[in-house]
Amino acid sequence: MFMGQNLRGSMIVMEWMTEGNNTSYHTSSSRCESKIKIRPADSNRRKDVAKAVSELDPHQRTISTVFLCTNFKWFENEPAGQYNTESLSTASVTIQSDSKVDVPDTHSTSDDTTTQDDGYRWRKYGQKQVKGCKYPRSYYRCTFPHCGRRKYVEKTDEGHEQVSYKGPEHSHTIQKSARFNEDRTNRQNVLTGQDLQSQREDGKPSLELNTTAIEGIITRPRLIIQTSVEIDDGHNWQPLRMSVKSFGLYQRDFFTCAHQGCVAKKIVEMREEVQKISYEGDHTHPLFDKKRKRESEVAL
DNA sequence: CGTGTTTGACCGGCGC
DNA sequence: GCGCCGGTCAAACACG
Repeated sequence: MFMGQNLRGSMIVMEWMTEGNNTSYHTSSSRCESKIKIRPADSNRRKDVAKAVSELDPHQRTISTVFLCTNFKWFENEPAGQYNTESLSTASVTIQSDSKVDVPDTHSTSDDTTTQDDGYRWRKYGQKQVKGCKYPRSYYRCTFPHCGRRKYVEKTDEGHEQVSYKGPEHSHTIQKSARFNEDRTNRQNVLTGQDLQSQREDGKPSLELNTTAIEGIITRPRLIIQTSVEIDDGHNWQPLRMSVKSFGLYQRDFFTCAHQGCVAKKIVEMREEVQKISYEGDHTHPLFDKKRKRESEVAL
């Protein structure tokens, strides 16, 4: 399972809000956006979740794992179950899809139905009808001074957006684009919503997403997940043998991405039955397919 | 007025 | 050399 700040890859995140007697479910992923209206709030939420899942786009219905977040603990394959409705009203369900995306290999790619805002600011400098493609290809360049990063966006015949990047890596951290900011505000970013913040202030911190402002430039958020289940984030992690240490009452394990040149890091803290996983840095390569023991076509 | 998009022209690489 | 094609440029335009 991977939960990036913009929910890329095959992740589907579903959240719900209770307004009066109505509960609305909102699913979002890099592949689709859909809203599902469900019955009054006093109904059985297990059925609601099951119904919502069944109403997902067929493409997304190849669900392998359902993660339920309630009171900010993650439970696997337990939609709504034994939890009272109050605790669920601010929770999120995260569904991991088995679906894979075929993406032509470029330096790095992703697949989208809506253009993913990756946090960088891009300026469109051209559009071209490419032979054999139904839709034109759009050309973007990073607006940061002297950054040579480029982005090419084109729609596949199926209507999915395909993004590829070219040129040197960004020579800077993420710029806080207006749209990025707007999206984050509107969607509350699922993982960084007001609910999470208020819960944190209630003294139940267990899922955090930090952003750090440096001279007006926003770095990528660090994702911290607290979970009682084993989570496969789709990457091949290599333990840092010398870094496994005990910090007081809990153990902290350090991992680096096994992919050569990738700087992504993972820190796992074990506290009793619950592990706290922190992710830092971005992967510069596709997901690691453990079944095939190689990297898959799906990029993050 | 600043910022971003559109779009036709232009350029360079490649195959024949 | 020529034509094709993908990528880039830049003037015109749109928008807040």
